[in-house]
Amino acid sequence: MSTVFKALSDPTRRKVLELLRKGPHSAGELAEHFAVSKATMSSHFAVLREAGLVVSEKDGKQVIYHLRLSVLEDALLDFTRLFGWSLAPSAEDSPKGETHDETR
Amino acid sequence: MSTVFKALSDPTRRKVLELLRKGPHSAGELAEHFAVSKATMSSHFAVLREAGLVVSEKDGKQVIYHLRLSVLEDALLDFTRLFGWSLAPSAEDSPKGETHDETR
DNA sequence: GACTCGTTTCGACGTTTATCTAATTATCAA
DNA sequence: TTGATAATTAGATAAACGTCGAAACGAGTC
Repeated sequence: MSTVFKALSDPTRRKVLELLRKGPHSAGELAEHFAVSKATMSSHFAVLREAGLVVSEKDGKQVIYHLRLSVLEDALLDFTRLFGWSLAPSAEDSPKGETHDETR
Repeated sequence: MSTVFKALSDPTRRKVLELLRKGPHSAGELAEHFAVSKATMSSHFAVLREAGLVVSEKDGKQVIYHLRLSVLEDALLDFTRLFGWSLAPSAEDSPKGETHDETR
């Protein structure tokens, strides 16, 4: 849980997650949205990967990142429960069908 | 928002928040639950205070900390909305509509 | 093979974090 | 005023962080 919140504590990483919500993207595509070096982005990806929030897949020269919504949801769910809140996927778009696919 | 997630990324601080959920507590009372020095706890309190998650009040020799549920809720709400989720407070009265201004 | 492209790894650097002990401030009680 | 108690501040240190440029790696292409 700490690693998830840590990952979430950086605006760049939150934005990456947000971009990934629209579907898988390559490292390069994601990096285009930010004014930092590729090396820096790569290190952000590593943080997200270690938190389990994304998974990467090699495709030729590229590395494709996928969001793992379920991990994010579980972490938030565990936490919000402590405060008597309920977190629910509000019925709507799960772009590119990556809703509750468990592949660890 | 970053400061909130940053504050949440430490287990000690999350536990403090959880303890505070049961009502206001003094710095000393809170510190009793952890195996670190008072000075360290004081610094954790400062992080929580700067994130707006708690407020402190002087009472004689003691300093009483209060949880500001609304700030936590707002941050989580803003974030979860990005992912199409809904966060619902179950029963808690969100006291005082003040919105802590934070922009980092 | 040699070359290029996309990405990650490798140092390096300055900043921030978590932690400690010691010192300080503020308050209350004799 | 002296002493005890509660909490914060000061100063130190080791580890982690965010960042970079440069080098290295892996997969295609020539």
